[in-house]
Amino acid sequence: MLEQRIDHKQSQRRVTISDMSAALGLTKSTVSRALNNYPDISDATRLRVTRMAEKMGYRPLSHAQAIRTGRTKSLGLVIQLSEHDAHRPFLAEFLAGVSLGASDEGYTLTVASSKSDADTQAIFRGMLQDRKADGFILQRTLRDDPRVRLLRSMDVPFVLFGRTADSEDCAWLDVAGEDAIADAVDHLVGLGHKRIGYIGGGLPYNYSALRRAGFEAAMTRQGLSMDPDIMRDGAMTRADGAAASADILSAKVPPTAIICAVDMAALGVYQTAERFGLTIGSDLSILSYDGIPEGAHATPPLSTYAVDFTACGRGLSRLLIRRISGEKPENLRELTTATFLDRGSTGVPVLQPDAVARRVAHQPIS
Amino acid sequence: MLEQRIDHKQSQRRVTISDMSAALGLTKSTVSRALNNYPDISDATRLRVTRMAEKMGYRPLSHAQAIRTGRTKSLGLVIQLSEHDAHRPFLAEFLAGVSLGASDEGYTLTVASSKSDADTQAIFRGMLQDRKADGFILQRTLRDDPRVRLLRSMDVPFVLFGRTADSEDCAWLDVAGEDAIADAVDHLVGLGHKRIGYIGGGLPYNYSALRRAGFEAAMTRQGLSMDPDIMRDGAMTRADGAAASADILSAKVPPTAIICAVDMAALGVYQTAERFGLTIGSDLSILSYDGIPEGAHATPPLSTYAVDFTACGRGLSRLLIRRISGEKPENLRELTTATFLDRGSTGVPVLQPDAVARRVAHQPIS
DNA sequence: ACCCTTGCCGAAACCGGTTTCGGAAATCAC
DNA sequence: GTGATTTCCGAAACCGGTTTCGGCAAGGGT
Repeated sequence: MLEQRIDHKQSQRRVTISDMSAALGLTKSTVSRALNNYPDISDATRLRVTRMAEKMGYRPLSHAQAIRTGRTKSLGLVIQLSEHDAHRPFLAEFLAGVSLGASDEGYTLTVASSKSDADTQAIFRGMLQDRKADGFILQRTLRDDPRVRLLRSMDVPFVLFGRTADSEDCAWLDVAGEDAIADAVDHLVGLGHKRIGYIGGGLPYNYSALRRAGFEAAMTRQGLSMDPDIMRDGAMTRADGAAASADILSAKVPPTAIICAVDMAALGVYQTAERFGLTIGSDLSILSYDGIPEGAHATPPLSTYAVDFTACGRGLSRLLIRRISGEKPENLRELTTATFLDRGSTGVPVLQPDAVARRVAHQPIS
Repeated sequence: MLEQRIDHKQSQRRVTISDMSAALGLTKSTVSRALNNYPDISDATRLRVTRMAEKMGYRPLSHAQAIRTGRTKSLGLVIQLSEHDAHRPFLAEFLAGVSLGASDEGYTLTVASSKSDADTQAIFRGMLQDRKADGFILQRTLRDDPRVRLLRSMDVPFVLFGRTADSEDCAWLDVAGEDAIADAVDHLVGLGHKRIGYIGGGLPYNYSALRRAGFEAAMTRQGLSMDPDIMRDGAMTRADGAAASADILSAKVPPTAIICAVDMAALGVYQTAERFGLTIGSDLSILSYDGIPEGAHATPPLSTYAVDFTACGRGLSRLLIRRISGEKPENLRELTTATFLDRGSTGVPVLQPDAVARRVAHQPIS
């Protein structure tokens, strides 16, 4: 009667290691060591134990393990509230990927959010002390990232989404944004563009440097000159992109195409282009990077190099788990590529730079 | 030497309950009961213990507590991958709110994601068995929600973001969307609109019914007739909104204003309006609900009733924690309101319905 | 035949807490 | 002043695992 009520309430009692040892006629300690691959357990016994575990559906309670081992089977993710607009649109997919990758391996994902850098450090410390996470995933790494310094000094496993300046002993997963941007240059040159502007991302972010480097490398390779007048950095939001492009298009010799390091900035360019009466895809070509859904619904749809953030998240979880398991960081690196979505914001140049300049000059500055 | 290395590595050893009992000259059990407000501890001792805990910075290790009490001090959030576009934009803010609310009370947030309904149920079960969560936050509740049924039957604490058809013994937090939509009607009537269309959200979602009810109530109150020809339901994405509005605007007597239950759908109406050559804010007024950032950057900016999702998330965490602590669900309900953002997609009607109809008729169906 | 390994498992301590139980001292009733 | 309650704390078991240690039996060497 009572048992039934209890049984009803917590649905199903967990199988404990004692249940296992009773069923097998072994001691708890033997069962535990068998499952943890201790060398002093015979293969026969180990097999018997794993079989029984399978049969009885035994899974060690991670909390119980945690108090002895210090490891919890959970990954930590700290999202910074101040994160720029540019990173927000794909948080959902990224998060989905991370959590799927974690649960695939029997890990869970613990999420915290912080308001500032100092806050982030405190959260790391707190989560570690409380053993809420065995390691961390760091997104959007900076060139010189304080988080990396902290975790490294505490000897805590972590994995970076995005390389950093000094990735020496770090595990990371990244997308070759530099290659994508270089490809963008080639694509535009193929269409006949010779004067190409560039709007880069926030300089603290490491990817900004990489993408810009990709741009410069491709431009030189193509034998095209680069003019600081039509290159800007630090554009993360729509407003940034609008401002930067207004600047660039007002140059003495404006570009016929602009490459943006970040989709969000590219959408800002749309605003400016409209203001200047420039038709995107003909008067002005735009090529960008990220693949946010919004870009598909702009007019014309934004051509961009899209990143599969779900896949990235999944990969990061896997890498981190392997790192936690003790693998060397050197073996835990993955460089993926973005896929080009040719959606319609580029075309052969119908205007020469001087014609663009005249258009711009005739528009109200508003 | 060795100690130093250890100290260096795990930064700082935790203060355990044994440290406390040693420092106080009491037994572990007394310390524990003092902190857990057992009645058989004298006030004097309790005070001494709490003071010392403060001084030494003692916090019980939740994993250790978990294996005895079954409670972990963590909240569960399962995000469904299939979730519509309409819900994605504010996941970031919502998540931030939830995690902040959790950590404010010393709880952590465990996030999992699922691909299907069945998946979700399995995840609930798994997380409960593994004691990974003491309770759950359910977002975007359906009118008849299987998650509610499951958790209720398992007697697990949970809190709803959005009321559901049968919220009897549920704790919930919601935004009075029906009031907002009703206010939208009043606002448009105040501008002189008499023929107002409505594009509702996905019918399974409970809020869709509420918002529609708000629309209908306000329309009747204003003495305006409702015409099924200019009312649609189930629009969650931009595409849905575009299709629904094309339908509505092609009616015999099209509306001069449209109210959308969801911002995303409203952005679809923008596409249709452009296609039909209707200027938003004069030829056609649009009023919507949600407050996604994208709306602010549409042309013209979308007027909408914005929800503070961070605040909602925070509130939900708080409610859930109180629920876990044993409070009755009846006392755990909060109804907040959306705030009107008058951004520019409405205006006095410059066209009569028949004029709108003529415009529409002259446009290519493309 | 003897000693020394080696392989393999059980016993017991331990991790950091919670909870039950029992009993000593203090308070109360009369 | 005695017995019956309370009040309050310590002792010990317990939760579900991990890990150290020790020892028995089988195998190897000579």
